[in-house]
Amino acid sequence: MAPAASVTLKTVAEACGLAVTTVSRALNGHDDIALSTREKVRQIADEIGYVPNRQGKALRTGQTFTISLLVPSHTAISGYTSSIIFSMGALLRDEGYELCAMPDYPEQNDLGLIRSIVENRRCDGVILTRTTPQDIRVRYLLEKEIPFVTHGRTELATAHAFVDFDNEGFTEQAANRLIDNGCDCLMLIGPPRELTYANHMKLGFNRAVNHRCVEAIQAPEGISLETPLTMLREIVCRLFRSENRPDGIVCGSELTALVVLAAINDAGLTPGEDICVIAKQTSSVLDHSYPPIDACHEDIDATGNLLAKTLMALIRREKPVSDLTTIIKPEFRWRTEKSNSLINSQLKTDIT
Amino acid sequence: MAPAASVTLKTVAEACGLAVTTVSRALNGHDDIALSTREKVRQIADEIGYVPNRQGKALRTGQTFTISLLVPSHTAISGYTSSIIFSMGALLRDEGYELCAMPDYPEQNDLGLIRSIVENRRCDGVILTRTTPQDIRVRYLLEKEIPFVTHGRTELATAHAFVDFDNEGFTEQAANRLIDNGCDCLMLIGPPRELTYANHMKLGFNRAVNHRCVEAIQAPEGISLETPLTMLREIVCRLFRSENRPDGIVCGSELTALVVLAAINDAGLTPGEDICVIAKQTSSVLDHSYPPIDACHEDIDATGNLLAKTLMALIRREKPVSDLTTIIKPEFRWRTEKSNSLINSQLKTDIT
DNA sequence: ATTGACATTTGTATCGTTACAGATTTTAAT
DNA sequence: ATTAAAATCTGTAACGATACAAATGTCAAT
Repeated sequence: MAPAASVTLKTVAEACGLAVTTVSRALNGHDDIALSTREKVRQIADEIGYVPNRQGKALRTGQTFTISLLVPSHTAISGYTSSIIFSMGALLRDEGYELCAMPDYPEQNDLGLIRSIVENRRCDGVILTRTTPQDIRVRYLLEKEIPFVTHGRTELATAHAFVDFDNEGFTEQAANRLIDNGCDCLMLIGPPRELTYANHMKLGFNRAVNHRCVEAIQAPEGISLETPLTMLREIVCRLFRSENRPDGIVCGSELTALVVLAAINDAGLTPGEDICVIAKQTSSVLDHSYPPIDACHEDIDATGNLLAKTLMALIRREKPVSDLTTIIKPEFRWRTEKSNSLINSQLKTDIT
Repeated sequence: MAPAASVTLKTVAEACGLAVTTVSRALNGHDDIALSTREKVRQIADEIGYVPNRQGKALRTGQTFTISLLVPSHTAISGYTSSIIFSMGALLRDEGYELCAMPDYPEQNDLGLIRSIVENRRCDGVILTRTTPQDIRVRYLLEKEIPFVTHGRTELATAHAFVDFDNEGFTEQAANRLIDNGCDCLMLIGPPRELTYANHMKLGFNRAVNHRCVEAIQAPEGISLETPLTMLREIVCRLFRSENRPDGIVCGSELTALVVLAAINDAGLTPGEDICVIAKQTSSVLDHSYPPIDACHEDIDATGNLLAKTLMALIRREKPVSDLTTIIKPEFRWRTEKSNSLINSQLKTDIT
């Protein structure tokens, strides 16, 4: 039963009494091989357990049928990474591609991993996340003409395929909601400045604040969605104990929101009364926060699917790049009671 | 500046005026090439931007310098996946290997991905998680003599390298703690039955319950660490509202614990008073739960490092397999007040 | 000058696959 | 029967790298 050390095309060719080329073409379904031959070869190949060798194939054709996902080291703890791996992976598999997620450590050398991936011809396409306005990885891939899609936008002159969330809409609506609920001093906790969507979040937030003429407080120095949670909690708690504290907070992530709730309690205040919180969530964890808070859901599974579809369309040149950009509209889930009028009915089920 | 379409050994050889073989051996540092030649070749290769082609190398040598991590689709939401990717990836990179995480969908065909990885010679070693007692993936890898390490044990006769957490010790100590705090009817929420550590958790839990002569309740049908959170919350809440409810719960994961807290509130009870919860945590999220609960920390970063080190030792045949097994002792963090005597001083800092 | 020992360098074959051009067989039309 | 066209099959070279054996060059000792 155990297959021999190595079953190659040659082995199959001998078993069939045909030339290696014939077997290759038969297995690849070329129609200059008689149908009967194709069937016979297929059957014998299966019998003796032939599996094509990817290295050999890739060396000759240049195609690897592999897609690389660069996983930046900042997204730990949250379920973002696994969600995106699974949603993309499933779709890609159906298309005959394998997904390969590789850890990227940008602190060492910004182009390090991406160069190695491209130069080693490891894959036929790349997915990037955590884009910056002048992302050098994007520039590199554009220059090398490697098919790629980003989760998030850049501000580069050359167009490229992307899927993004409407973070500007999220912060604007979130801030408006807080103001509707009576808050008049808001604070935004967004991602590190260098990321493109930091600016999107700021724009939406500021628009609401300016239109409605309420106060806004700058988040303390060094505070972002990627601040270590314990540090975040301490610094935010200190702010909450001070004179000049916000009474409404827009959080760009669910973990931040959970920690802000903890900090409100630490400061001896009541969440939802003294300070209201509204957050963006990307998993179902926040559905179970105590107390419940309003949130806006970014569906990472849907995003992953779309990233994969977009990349496939790009690789197959089905559409021009200009048609391969998507901005996903926010969907809110109101869980607090003050404004019952706005209940969103389209709740998604758990991600498990 | 832009490197030509493809810089191969041949290109470098022509630029140096040497044979391809010489260049190959020079770049690989063989000492039958004159030192001066080696230096010159190295310099010229760098100048014209030569990068060895992995496909060609792998085809000839059989070595890929890639390690595959199978990511089972059940661990979504939690930060487990990203933590293990980063901790392993960093160490492997220092050893000259690249980590490639691939999504596995066991519901389709249990051997599907692993077979494809092995047959395509994608990697030099494999890391598996979520082991079962008779894990067919482990059996397959043993049969094929592929180097691999598992996170979690099996019950197979043939020894293999693994890193595991002492889940038995965790549940026993956790149950004892609850009993010390006055609980007399305990419940365990563990992983799905089929996983090896489900039994470990049960053993430790039962030992404490039996030794201390308290009652124990079976978790409701279909409830495990992998139950969708909303469903978990509803079912557990129903139990908490019933006559025969537990007053102490041992949770195998932090997300479960957060949802159990929510369910306790839903049932109109007070966490820490009516029902005590103690959990295993693998990230810092639970540090910020409300109310704070006792927990036991499984350090996934350390685990990932150890998995990587173990695999390297295996690949390099530095040690016999029997020396490549580790069971990590649990470390508790007491956050509730009832038993202040047991304060663990060795707290780890945030994973970010 | 000759020899042998040693240090360097090189040509050829090969890993498993497919592209390409050519060879063979079959079929249909005269 | 003859021929051209179509259908089918095959040999050789190549993708980029390394293993191996053989070839060349260098040097000291005779």
